[in-house]
Amino acid sequence: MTADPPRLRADARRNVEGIRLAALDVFRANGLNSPLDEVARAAGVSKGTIYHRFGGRQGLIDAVVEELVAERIKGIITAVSAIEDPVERFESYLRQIWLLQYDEPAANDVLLRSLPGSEPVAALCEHANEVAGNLLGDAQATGVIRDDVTAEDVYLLIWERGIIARSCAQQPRDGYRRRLEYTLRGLRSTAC
Amino acid sequence: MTADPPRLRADARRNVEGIRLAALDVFRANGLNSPLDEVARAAGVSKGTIYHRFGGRQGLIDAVVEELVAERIKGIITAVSAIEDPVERFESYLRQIWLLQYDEPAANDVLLRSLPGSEPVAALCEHANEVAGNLLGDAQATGVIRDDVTAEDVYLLIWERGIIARSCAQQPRDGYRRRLEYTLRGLRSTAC
DNA sequence: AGGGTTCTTGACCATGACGTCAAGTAATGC
DNA sequence: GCATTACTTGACGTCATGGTCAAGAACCCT
Repeated sequence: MTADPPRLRADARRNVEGIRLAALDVFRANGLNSPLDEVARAAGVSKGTIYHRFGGRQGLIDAVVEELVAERIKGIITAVSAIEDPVERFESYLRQIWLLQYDEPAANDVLLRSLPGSEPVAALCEHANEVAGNLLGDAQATGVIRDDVTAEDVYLLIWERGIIARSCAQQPRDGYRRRLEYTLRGLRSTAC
Repeated sequence: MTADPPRLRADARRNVEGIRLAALDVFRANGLNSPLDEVARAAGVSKGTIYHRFGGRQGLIDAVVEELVAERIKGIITAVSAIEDPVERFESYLRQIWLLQYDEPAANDVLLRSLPGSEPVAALCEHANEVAGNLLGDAQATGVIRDDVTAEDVYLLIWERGIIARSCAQQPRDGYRRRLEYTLRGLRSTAC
């Protein structure tokens, strides 16, 4: 069953790992659309090697996306599901996702689905959305969150943050956080 | 004093006007960063003519920005200043600017200052900001708008909408408007 | 009508990215 | 240690954009 073992040569193994690490660095800094030449340079290999080893950008992303963002998104989902209060749970989820988007440009490329090809990415995205929908429903049941907010609204709120975070790395983090609270406040029912 | 009259030749005058019109169309549809080749094609001239007549993108923008967005922004400012209630005035201003951004991608290129060179654009932008700051102050004085909102927050709220509107032309207008109201609600004081 | 001037053209260069592949280089197994 | 195979390289082709300019076309005046 373990039909994998065409075992790579030593230099190839070294390069695969080096490229993975370089890709993590570069993608973290500039998102998943960074030029592959840059990754190659950072890894000390030539561009051709990346294509040879990973088949192109898509394959390279698949190889790092787990470590880059999937784990963090899953971590957020796990963390908030331990919260008792449905409203707090919902708001905490949004807060954390929004901050992840600020801190990790690559997360946006995942959440914005700007990479149609990657299967694991699509699945993760799907899952996160479903979770968000459930959190919203629970929070609305308490009456604290407006009931005209839809799951799509939540998706778009995240999507919007992604666009924004991607377009400006310079916005100070504090102000960004403060404004997130305004947005959350706007989702609450008007009847105090 | 009127030292202008090196009077253009007939074909040149025709082209200048044709290019202006084409630029209005193309810029309206795709923003101020549209390829100049596209403008040229729409005007039925060659790219070189645009460079020759307007000196490049910057000059072309200067030639159309007034008609394209300046008038509309000024119109909004005039319209809201007739509103009595300071809160309504402030919120109405934001609503209208946000809708302008939705309807006119080019407005964003102005408001986002993505065109460092253009002097009239910069002035307009400056002025709009100042107005927004005043409207905010008046609205806060009533106690209805949170007093921790800063003029920069307002600038950024507009900026953010610009980024968003620019990135997705497909968002249905109704949903967009509805979500604007959430945002406005988030700026009101929590003490109902 | 035709000569002198103004204007336009589109081929051209440059940049920066993606992706490919023949030829050269390095590890491995014997 | 050397032949064989796996691996890497970097120059090359391509595309899309911004911008330039010599040569040819259009206009205007007399």
